[in-house]
Amino acid sequence: MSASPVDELAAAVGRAVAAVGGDGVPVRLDRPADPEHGDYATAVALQLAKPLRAAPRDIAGRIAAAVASEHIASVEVAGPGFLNLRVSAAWYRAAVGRVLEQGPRYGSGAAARPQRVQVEYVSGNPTGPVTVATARNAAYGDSLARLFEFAGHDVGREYYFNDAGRQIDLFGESLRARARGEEPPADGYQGEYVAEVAAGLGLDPGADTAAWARAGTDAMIGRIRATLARFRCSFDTWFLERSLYESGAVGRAIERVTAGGHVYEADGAVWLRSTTFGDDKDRVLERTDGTFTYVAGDLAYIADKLERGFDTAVYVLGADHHGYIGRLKAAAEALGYDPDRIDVQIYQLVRLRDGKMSKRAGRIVTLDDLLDAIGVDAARFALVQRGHDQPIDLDLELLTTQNSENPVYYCQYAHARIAAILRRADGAAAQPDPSWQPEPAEAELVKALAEFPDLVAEAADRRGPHRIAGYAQETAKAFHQFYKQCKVIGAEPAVERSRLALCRATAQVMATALDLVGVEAPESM
RNA sequence: GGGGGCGUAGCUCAGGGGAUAGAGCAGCAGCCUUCUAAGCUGACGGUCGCAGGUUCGAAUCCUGCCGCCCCCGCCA
Repeated sequence: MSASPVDELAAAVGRAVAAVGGDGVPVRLDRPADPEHGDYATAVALQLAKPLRAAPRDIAGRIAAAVASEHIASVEVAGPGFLNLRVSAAWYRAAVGRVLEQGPRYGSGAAARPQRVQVEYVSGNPTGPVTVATARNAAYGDSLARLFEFAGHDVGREYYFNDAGRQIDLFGESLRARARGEEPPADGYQGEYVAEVAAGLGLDPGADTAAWARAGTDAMIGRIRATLARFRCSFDTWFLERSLYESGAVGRAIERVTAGGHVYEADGAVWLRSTTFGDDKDRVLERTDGTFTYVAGDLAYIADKLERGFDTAVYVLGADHHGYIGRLKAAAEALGYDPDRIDVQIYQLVRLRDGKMSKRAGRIVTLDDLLDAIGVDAARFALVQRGHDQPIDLDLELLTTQNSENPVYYCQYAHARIAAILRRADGAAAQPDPSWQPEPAEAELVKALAEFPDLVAEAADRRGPHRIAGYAQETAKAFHQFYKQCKVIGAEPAVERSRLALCRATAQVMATALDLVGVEAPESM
């Protein structure tokens, strides 16, 4: 995909920089806060002062004199040596035209090196419904996958069900107890949904707990898939931990690390010497009683993923799983893989107004509850609009009672307003008119649209889909301001054509941005 | 004790080497005979946790300290 409109400006400045001896120094353009500082500004002359051993203002003056582009109307030197650019009407026209030409592809293809990337996300135990706490994983992980795909990577989305281990036995015991009208074990599952699931299975209460567990997890998996589909999270593959044992993959993985000399026996158990690869401590693979640990499953799972041909395996995990990073990377390395192929993204936990949530405690606030209350769009936006490194406080009451003030509606409203304008217009202009001289509000909107490709690239690079949400808000704001200041229908014909083209371009970019965070762009509200 | 994340406006949070630090919400003053007022305009609001360091320049990078959250199992 070609460079963004802003990249082309930077390239023009870059040629001037090279001409004054600063070859190879990247030119980064910023949008100055102060309009007096032009449309775009760069501090490249300040950075060149040392290597060129010259005064920044002198260098800036030489660069300014060397800049030549029909898209740059003026260049001036300011302050300690900043270069402030003003762009031409031709640039604004070209920027809008580019959006309309590329349509839904505008902003895509940012990946310098397209890869096969797997994003594994949500991945909970199939012993209870998806909670609001897990919802952040779903919203973040799905948006990240969309972002990777849009950037040009070949993405596989996977859910890993931990359907092996003691929690499954406990779930079976809890289900059977409820079916018999008894209380579940003290360390079992207490939630109300347990009785409901048990009643829906139609199993004989006398059946053994393994049968209950199997039927119960199958039922829960169905529910989880339905909830996630409702939340617009798509998965290509649903992976069962159980299958790693049934296929013998766990045994083969352990043989492999054993052959590599990374396994030893101690205290009657089999250990992985993961400390060799930077882990905090060695990990038990096979317990004294001969059963395998979760780590053994991880080991086999990593081998399975990477052997499927993914260059990178992304894990989306909550902050409480921080300790996983070292373990997973060590496991990959013990198997003989480059640990950099394991990309663990940790998101900070969602804190709710009335305390933490736990499946076993029974105080469940499910994702479905949240969706019933505020809808998919508001929920996805609320969960993805903050950086994943940032702990967020969710005030559910505020979200449910003040949903009209949720920023997501602000963005959607911009799209719906444009749709209303386009419905009233006779035919949509394919391009701005050559005579178009954008007014300030129009110019701001175009600059917002021009920024999109670079923003997508940065968001993908930093694994930060929240940047897209913030961008959607900024662009919506630029549109609402334009809308108040510039009449579209009924303006002079050339101006009307130009503004209709700008409206269409804005609608396109808003729709793309909202889609990247899993939010719909409505035609009317 | 060890490790990780965070500390920015009254609240929730962007920004992560560039010029006078931003947005939303809350609160104040205005704007609907005009393409959707779920909107717009203006004013108010700051010791970017504290102290050092790096340099032309630090909210941003480094070190130390303080505070909050999470993790440190032959659970998964």
